[in-house]
Amino acid sequence: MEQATRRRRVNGEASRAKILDAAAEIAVERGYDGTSIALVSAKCGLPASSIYWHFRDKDALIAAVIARSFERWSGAWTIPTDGTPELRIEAMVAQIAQALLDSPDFLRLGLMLALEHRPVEASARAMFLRVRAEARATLAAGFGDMIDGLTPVQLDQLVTYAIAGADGLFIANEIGGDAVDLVELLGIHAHALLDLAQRMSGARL
Amino acid sequence: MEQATRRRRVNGEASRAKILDAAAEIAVERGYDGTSIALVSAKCGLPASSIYWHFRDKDALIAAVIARSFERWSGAWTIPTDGTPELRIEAMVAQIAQALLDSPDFLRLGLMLALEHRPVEASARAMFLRVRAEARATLAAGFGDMIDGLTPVQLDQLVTYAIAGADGLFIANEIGGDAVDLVELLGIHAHALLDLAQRMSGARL
Amino acid sequence: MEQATRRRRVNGEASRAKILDAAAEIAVERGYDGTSIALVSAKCGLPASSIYWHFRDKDALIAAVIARSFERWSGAWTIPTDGTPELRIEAMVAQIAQALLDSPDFLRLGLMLALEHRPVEASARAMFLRVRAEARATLAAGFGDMIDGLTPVQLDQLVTYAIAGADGLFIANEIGGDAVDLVELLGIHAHALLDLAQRMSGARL
Amino acid sequence: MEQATRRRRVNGEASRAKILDAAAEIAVERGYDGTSIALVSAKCGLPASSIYWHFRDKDALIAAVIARSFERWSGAWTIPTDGTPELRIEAMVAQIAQALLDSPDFLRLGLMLALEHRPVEASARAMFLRVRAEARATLAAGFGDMIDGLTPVQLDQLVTYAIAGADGLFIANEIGGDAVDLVELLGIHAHALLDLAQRMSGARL
DNA sequence: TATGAATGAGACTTCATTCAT
DNA sequence: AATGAATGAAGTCTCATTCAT
Repeated sequence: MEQATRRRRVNGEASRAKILDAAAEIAVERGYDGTSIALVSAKCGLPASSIYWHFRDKDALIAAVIARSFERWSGAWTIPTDGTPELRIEAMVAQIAQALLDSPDFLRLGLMLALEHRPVEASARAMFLRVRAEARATLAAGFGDMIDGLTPVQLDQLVTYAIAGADGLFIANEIGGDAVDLVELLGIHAHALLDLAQRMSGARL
Repeated sequence: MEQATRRRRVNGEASRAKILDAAAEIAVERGYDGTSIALVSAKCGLPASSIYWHFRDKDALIAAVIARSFERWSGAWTIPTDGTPELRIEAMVAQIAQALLDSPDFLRLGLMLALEHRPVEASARAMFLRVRAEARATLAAGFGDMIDGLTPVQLDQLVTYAIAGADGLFIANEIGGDAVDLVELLGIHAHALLDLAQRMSGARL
Repeated sequence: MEQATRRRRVNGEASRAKILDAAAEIAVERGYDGTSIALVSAKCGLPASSIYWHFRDKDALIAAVIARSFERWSGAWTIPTDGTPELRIEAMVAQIAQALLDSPDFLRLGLMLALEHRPVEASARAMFLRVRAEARATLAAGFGDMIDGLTPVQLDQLVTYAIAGADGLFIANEIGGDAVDLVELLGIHAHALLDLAQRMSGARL
Repeated sequence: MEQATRRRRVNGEASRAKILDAAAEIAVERGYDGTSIALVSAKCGLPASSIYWHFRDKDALIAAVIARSFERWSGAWTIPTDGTPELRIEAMVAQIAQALLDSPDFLRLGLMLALEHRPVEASARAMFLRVRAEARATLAAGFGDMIDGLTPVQLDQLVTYAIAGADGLFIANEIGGDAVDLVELLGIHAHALLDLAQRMSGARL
């Protein structure tokens, strides 16, 4: 009996994972609206009604896809604590770049959603904005730790510019494919961030 | 008689413009799939079937929206020909930033489409990639003109980084709203581009 | 002025013929409902509104297609007046078979329409029934002339069976293509008709 | 519990049957294109979307109508095994005629489709051609069994002529209504087939 | 822990036709 | 003798979702 329950639970989680995999694959290819439940059902082999057993609605499904991809990404890098600011920023950006190549789904999907201004599809978009804010806070803490003498406004601008570069280069890589070397270009971006930070704190002095 | 003929012809073009206006407004808000013909029809006042007189299908309509917005944007700035590279780049980026604030549709819509990788449904996405390539060529010519001693590969990287920053900051502005000053941040980006260009050509010497 | 008028009339008839050609080609391929005005317009190169200048509506257009094809067919054979009944029937059927291979449109289209039981599409279906009745009368006169001693009921049955064989073999030829030799099979049918006629008149004696 | 399950399953099949009944009734009256899903929906009481649960698309629905009607028809007659060839052929044709009066749908619909030569839209037309080939094979076996000394080519021609007569008389009955006695005329056709078979095998000796 | 069947709304698109010029 | 533009109705089909089992 206990065995059966455990088996059941395990099967349930396996089904959930199959659904998430299928949804991620489709959503990344076709966007939020292009991801129909029927398509996900066909790809994962479970009937549409089973998808609704695991997820409240389509919105929650996409939100879960984003959350899972973000967790993988954010678990794949940490803020370096040793070395000069130059080395630490470079190391951090290199880690982030690699994590982005390994878990790009949340960003690809999230940017699509972020560019729309709809009131609907609340939870998927909200999920992206939440994880983005989380990443932003992590970055701000890291930069504040590495570089001294920045006002909050300056720090904010620095983080905004840092993320913008990452977003833009991520898009360039998505569009341009292998012709765009994401790691190298993010390295260039790391350099620009350092320059900017120094100019900022220098201007302050 | 001639007047009447002209009136007729003008009416056709006026209808076309009304449809494009409505489609642009909706597509920017809701994306490609969120833009239904029924919504466009309701907003422009013409029946759905009339939209199909002017445009082959929905895809062609969105492509036309992108093309028109891009033409407005690219007609709103030129590459400066006088002054030091510093001043010229700053002036150019300032123009581009303003044009982007005035005609953002093609970029907003285009980025949504570019992030999707659908196998079929070409023309709207293809249109964006085409105009993007055109803008890229214009920029490359401008940078090549302003800065000496760059290899083609370096020029390419410089342009990629320039556009990535613009895309990323555009997105930051879309998400963050007025909290993000697009013109100021693109000014910072212009500075980074100059530094990068100098580092590149210096490395060459 | 007269020249212009004549030219115009000539052009008008040329347009009419182009429309009929296009409509025939499409209708034979796709049937009544499958023949859209837009398709005809695309094939003949004239705008849809021009088709309505030449024909009252779609129904009248299809009726005209049937009428033209029937006129070609019925003008391509005559009832033989010399020889034994055997030879005359054989000669007649051979002519009819050849005419059917040359002008099959009215029969193909007509049979499609005849098999439907709709109240609508009045004139095209009515046109086929009219020309079919005309052909039936011609045949009945021919048979009555060739074979003596048939009651009206017998003559009617003979004609019905004759036409049924022609229809069925025509269909067999349409479906089976070159594997079915229409002329040879209609020759067999001619033989069967003779046998039947003799049995009928013999039974009467 | 089992009852309930069975009930559920039965309900699905009952719905399927209701849809098929409605579609058959409409398709026979109005042809392939005249059979709109909305019409079928209205007649069977299920919403249009439910029709798509049971059938892939309209084409598959019509194909199923044809298949079901053909099965009824072909299950309603057998090839007689006793008696002289004359009696056997007459008995067989009489059975076939009666079955045709009882289950005429597949032939009426099929002939409409067979007369069209559309490039695409395969499955309904393909279904008719398939069942027609099946009927043809059954007939050929029957004739081969009843009549000795026919070459394969002769047998083929005999079957083609037999089917053509049936098709043509079926059409005559459809057009002419009660004025045409299908059973009597098919009896005449049976006679013609016997004559032809004897002429063929005699020619061979 | 699932799933077969159903459903109303709405998607894109084409239809035959009209009308002013 | 012709046509550019428009139009309401209807076409096929997919949508996200629900519910009884």
